[in-house]
This record gives sequence, structure tokens and C-alpha cells, in this order.
Amino acid sequence: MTTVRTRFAPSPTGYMHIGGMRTALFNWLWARHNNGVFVLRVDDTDRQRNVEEALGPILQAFKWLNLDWDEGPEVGGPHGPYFQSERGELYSAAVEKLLAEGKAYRDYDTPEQIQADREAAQKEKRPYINIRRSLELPEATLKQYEEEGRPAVVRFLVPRDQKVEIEDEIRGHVEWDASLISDPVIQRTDGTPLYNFATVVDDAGMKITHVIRAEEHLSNTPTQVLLHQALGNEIPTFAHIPFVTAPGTTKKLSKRDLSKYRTNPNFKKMFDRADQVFPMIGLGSSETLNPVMVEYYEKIGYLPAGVLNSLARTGWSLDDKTEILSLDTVIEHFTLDRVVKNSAALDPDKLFSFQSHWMSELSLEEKIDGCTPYLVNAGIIEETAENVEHGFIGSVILSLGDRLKLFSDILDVAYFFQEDIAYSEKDFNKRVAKEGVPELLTEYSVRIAELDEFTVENLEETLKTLCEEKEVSTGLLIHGLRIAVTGSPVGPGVYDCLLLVGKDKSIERIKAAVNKVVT
RNA sequence: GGCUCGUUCGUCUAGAGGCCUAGGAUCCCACCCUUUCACGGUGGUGACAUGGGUUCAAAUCCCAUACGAGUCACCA
Repeated sequence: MTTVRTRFAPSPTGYMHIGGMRTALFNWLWARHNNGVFVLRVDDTDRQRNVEEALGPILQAFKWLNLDWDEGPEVGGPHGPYFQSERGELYSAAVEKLLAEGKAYRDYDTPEQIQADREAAQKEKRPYINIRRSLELPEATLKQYEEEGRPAVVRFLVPRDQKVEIEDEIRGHVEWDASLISDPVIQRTDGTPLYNFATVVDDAGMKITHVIRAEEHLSNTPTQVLLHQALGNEIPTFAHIPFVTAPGTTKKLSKRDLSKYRTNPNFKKMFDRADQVFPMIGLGSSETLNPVMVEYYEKIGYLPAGVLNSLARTGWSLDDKTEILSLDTVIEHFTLDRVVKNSAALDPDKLFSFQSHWMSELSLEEKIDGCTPYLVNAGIIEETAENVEHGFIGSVILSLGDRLKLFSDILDVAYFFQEDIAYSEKDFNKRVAKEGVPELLTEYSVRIAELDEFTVENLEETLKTLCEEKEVSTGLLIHGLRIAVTGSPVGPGVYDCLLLVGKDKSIERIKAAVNKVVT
């Protein structure tokens, strides 16, 4: 049996698209499931300046998600180079071969002429197919043109008398009429290859057995099949997976529609969170990192397991009930026949729910390691104070329990780490600046000051006794106390909060809150 | 417009002729737990695009229609 070889061929755009990541994942999964090889190839055929810089975030996305590649940038391999910009000779050789065999031809038509042809076709409402004028030129003229180096593109001569058929692993039988296909340009005037051609040469050269790519490439397939045939290549198996759409829409998720996503109710929370968190840790805002980019999820504190689980489940399922999937489980069960045919929307809610689950699986140590950088980068704790803070951060995380969904959520309880707290005005007025509450708070602070042991049990006991004596509901004090000590209406249990803030500081904050009411 | 693909709860999906008065998850709602929030528990709303066939029987097969989408470059 031949080894399964899959590939993902990103072009260096400076960021990794979350939808593209899903395509990459499926390729990776299929390779791993079959103990095959996953190849990363860089599609930098056109004018990229800083390939290195633009490729960085893409490789980083793979590294973050722990999707390793067997051949490609940084690791090399036997079928390199893995940058298309370095494979020029291979493409030229393939072009020469087709030219020599009469399967391709030099086309001397100018872009203006082509454009005119196209417009004419449109005007007459007939499908456009390129006119093979250069093929009609007399031999002598052709020779002359070639000798004088007249600019020409090379077109592949489509055999228009046949059908092209494939058995797509996901879509099944698909066929096209080759008579409707224009002769594709395979080499530009400047000698560089075009995508459709480079892909074919590279897939064959890299011995790719399964071309798993998004459905939008389906219409490129007949041309590529024809090209493979002309080159005498073995034709790879195709699997066109549905593309990922924007939440709540049926349109392909695209960076171009970002401004629309901002107001998309399904997406809004993600943008809002970005605008809240990124400025604090010096990473800009949702303008610089947004949910279309994989980097967004990394930097806002998602877990690879959460993102991976979500990606694997959009367009693929294991059975009728399993939702929580580790990467290993997915590798074990991943098959192409369980990929759905219709496009699937990225679902932020579901992603978030997977994230919650995987976060809850983490050990305390892992959570501390994940959260600490946020506190440091936001300037809330000193990086040097690591040892001292470490245990305290752990206590905070412990008190947070399941409330911690993203690592960046630790920033929501900055009041445990900072001297000054910011009151939520609305809640302060509602729960502290209320008849009888300031007096209660003052009395409570006096009593806890006398406590020998500052523990949850004692704090609770004290509070209940006080409320009983004053004949008020415990809720009255509890709510006011929470706001007074943390400034926020939500968070860990109120006694935990008291403990974490500490005896002295708690009393101090209660006093400050009461004063604020009086003045 | 041509070509191609697709259409099951709001969303992600299960479903390969009888197991389907359509299952799970998520979201949402209610209740319980908790005098916060979150977790957890219980329950609820909610879908086979439409029309024709084929068949004893169709979400499942066939055909049409509608709708949606992708693609039609010297982009990738």
C-alpha cells in the first residue's frame, strides 16, 4: 500500500485564517489517521516581499495547535524545495515538456484583446472560451515571434473533445464538459507559473495522494485533472470539503467582511472581548486581532484543545452523540466519508462550550501557567515576584472554579491583585448606597476585625449572627459586602473574596465604601 | 449569465427505505441548587425547502421547481 500523503499550501498572508486552519486540520488528520505524511508547502508564487515575516503567524498557528508537519519549511524533506518561489525550474521544465509535446502553446494575444473577446462574449450572452488565434498563425510567423522574443503567455491546450470525471471522496461523482473550459494560462509573460499549474506540478512532485481542500477549489479541478493527464501524472484522490461560513450566514468566512462581523450578534461577543482584553495586554484591539485569525484565539486565552475540538466538529462528526473529542480520538476515528457535504458556520457559542470543557480538565498548575502571563502583561503583577505570587494566583484560580473559561478571564478579577478597585457605579448605588447597608457594613467590619481566625466559616458565622440580630436578610449584607470589597457584582463566593483580599484590606475597603456613601 | 455544489431544530450535526410520532450537542426559556455570577441537575420550545413520482413503506431512491453558495484572471 502506498503511503498517504496530504498537503496544505498556505500563501504567506501574514495571518492564519481560521477556516483555512480547518482545511489544514482535515489534511493533517487524514495523514495521521493513516500513518501518512503531512506536507506544508508555501504558495509564494506571486510578489511576496517578506515571505518570512508573512509566514511566521501561519507556522505559529500550527505550532500552537500542535499540528506538526513532516515535510516543509524549517524541517525540509525529500521532495523540496517547499517554497514555490524556489521551484521555478521545475515549473519551467514542465512547461517545456508540454510545449514540446504540443500540449501547450504560446499565446501572443494581448491582455486587451482577451478582454475584448470576453466582453464580446458577454454581450452576445454566450459563455466565454478563449479564442486560439495564436494557433492559427503560420509556422513562419510563430518562429519569427519566438526569435524576436515577443511576449507571450503559455496556455495549456485543453482537449475539448472529452469529459473530465472524478470520484470525489466527499461529493461523489462529478463531471465536466471539457469543451466548456478555456485554455488556462500556465505561464505568465515573465515566465512565472500560475497557481493551477504550480499546484499540479507540486502535488505530483511531492507525491500527494489525497488533495483535501475547500469546496471553492472544485471548479479548478477539471483543469488540474487535465493537466495531470497531460503531464503523465498519477491523478490524486480529491476530497472537496465544505467551506466554513460566517456565523449566522451562508457565506464563506472572509476577512473582507470583517466590518459586517463586528455587528453580527453571534460574533459580537468575541469582538467585544478583544476590545476589552487586547488593549490591557498591549496587543492592540479587535482591529489587530480578530476572530477570523487563529492568533486571536491564542492571544485571548483559548486552549488548543477547545479550538481543535470545535474545528473538527464543524463539517465532521464521529457519530450521533459524541461531541467532546480529544485530538487523539479524532485521529483515531477521522475518515473522509464522515465529512458532511454542506457548508458549516463557525459557531462561537459551541466553540466556547468546548473551551469550557477543556479548561475544566486542566490542572491548577496549568491554569496558573496560562493565566500568569495575562497578569504580567497587563502590569497587574510583577514578573519578578513569581514565587510570592504563584501561590496566590493559584488561590484566586481555585476560588474562580469554573468561572475561568479563557485564560484572560483572570483579568476580570484584577481587584484581588490591585490596591485600588473600581466600583461598578450602578451596582454600588443599588447594593451599598442603600438604607441600612452602610451601618451594617460598618458593624460587620468591626466584628471581623476582632476575629482570631479569618476563615470562611467564621466570616459566614459572623455575618449570619449579625443579620439575625438586626433582623435583616443575609442577602442585604452579602450583596453590599461583595460590592464594597471587590467593586463587582459577580465573582467567587463572597467569603472567598474576603479571604483573598485579606483581613486588613477588606476592612479598609469596607470603610472606604461606607465613606463614599456618606460623602 | 455559464458551469459546479448544496438544502434535517436558530446553530453544529445523527440519519445509507421500515429502528424516526426524527436522536444528540449548543443556544434560548423555566424550575431546582446557590441570597452574586459560574458550575451542576431537571424539564421545555424547536427541523426533514416545495411539488411530483417509485414503493406495502421515503428524511433516506428518481425527477422537477425554489432557494442558497462557490467559481468563471497573465489571484491564490
